[in-house]
Amino acid sequence: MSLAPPASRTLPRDMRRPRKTSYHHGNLHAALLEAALDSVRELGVGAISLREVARRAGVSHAAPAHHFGDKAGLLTSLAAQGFERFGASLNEGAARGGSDAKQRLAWVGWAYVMFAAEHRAYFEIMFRPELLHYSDPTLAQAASSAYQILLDAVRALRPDANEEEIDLLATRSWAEVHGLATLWLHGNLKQHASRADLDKLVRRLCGLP
Amino acid sequence: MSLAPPASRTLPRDMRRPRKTSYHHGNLHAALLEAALDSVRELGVGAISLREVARRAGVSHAAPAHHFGDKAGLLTSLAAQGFERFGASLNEGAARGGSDAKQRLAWVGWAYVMFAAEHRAYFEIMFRPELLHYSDPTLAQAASSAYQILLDAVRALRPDANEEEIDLLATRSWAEVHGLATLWLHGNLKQHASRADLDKLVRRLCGLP
DNA sequence: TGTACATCAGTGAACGCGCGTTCACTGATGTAC
DNA sequence: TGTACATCAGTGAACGCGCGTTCACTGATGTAC
Repeated sequence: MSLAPPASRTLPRDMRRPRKTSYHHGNLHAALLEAALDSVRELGVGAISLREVARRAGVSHAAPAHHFGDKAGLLTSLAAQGFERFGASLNEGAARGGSDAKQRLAWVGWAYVMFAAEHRAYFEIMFRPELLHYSDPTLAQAASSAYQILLDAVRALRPDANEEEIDLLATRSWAEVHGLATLWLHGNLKQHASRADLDKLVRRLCGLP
Repeated sequence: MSLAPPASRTLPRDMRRPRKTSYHHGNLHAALLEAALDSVRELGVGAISLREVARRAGVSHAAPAHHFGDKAGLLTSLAAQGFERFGASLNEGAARGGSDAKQRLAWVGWAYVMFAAEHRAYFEIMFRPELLHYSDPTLAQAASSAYQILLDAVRALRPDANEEEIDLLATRSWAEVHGLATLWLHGNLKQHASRADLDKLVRRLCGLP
């Protein structure tokens, strides 16, 4: 009776590692971020660890620290990437509202909630400052420009309002969509459990078709 | 040369242990919950551990498991206690609004946010189902009766509305106050950083004096 | 009033685990000559 | 075209740590007789 060789030996190196070379990965930075995102999605943000991320990326457990300094560094990079994509989603939302200021703000709000639902792993990390190097400039910049989109939409709606009124209205809008997002993510909106239900709910609350 | 006896021997037993008896604590259940609350307040919910709680309560590290079964059991008890106090706060809020339905809802919302600010350790645990035995009947009951307070306030405001309209309005109110609470707790409302600022902000948003 | 006993709250030693971080190293790559 | 070398991405062994859980135990308490 003949034993087959171990499975890993039957695979050419190229198929076990994403890149041609066995030692230098070539794109490990991005691969680690993706692995971390998968990890948060599947295991939750509480269970994330550098070693788990390394395992997923098929790389030694010390590699993530080599790239990101420490655990918070990895999560900070991930959160920054999340805020960038979040900003892009909010912009798409605003564009969807066309030139009507009210519609623009409503679609930005809708995009806010739907981003949280569709990219919950990003969203869960983005608003957990205790896990991040929160004053990291890239992160701060990405977070702030996402917020600017909401602020601009409010300003366009009330062109004559002073800064305090703008701040108040923006905070109310932000709180409402952020609350919806977190309540839904935590499973607290039992009447609107599916993503389609959430979509309908948000449209109705924002006065959208 | 004479050595002083070890410091712990100079203390009467009564001073090292909260209760008269050295073996049976007498009220360890409550003491562990209090220790857990302190622990969350000081170290954050991510750093909580049974051993840390035991340390604070001055008790062996196996005692918490003896009382609560496991870590989630301890947190579940704590969250249930939190929801009960939360419900009491919301009721006080409602009472503050007197017989005017609009005022009542507004004060309930205000109480919601202020509870989160004043009892952040409870609040942080109450809405983290992944840490809890979420279907524990005591917890479920406490959470649901707190929500009823909000729901009743909304119903009183719109006595002729159907269930769907009530649900929509309650969800909006809930999302707004919940969003305010979590954004403030995470340090995202930079313009309203102090608790007094938050108080003023919430009053203005809820249309309160 | 005293004795025997059941109960069960709390102990403490032991277990195995996964973690973050450090550090001397390996080996692929690109560049200078 | 070939050789020497600097760079630095990624390795893997080792460290010390705190954790949750288990389990045989101890000893205080209340009750039955």
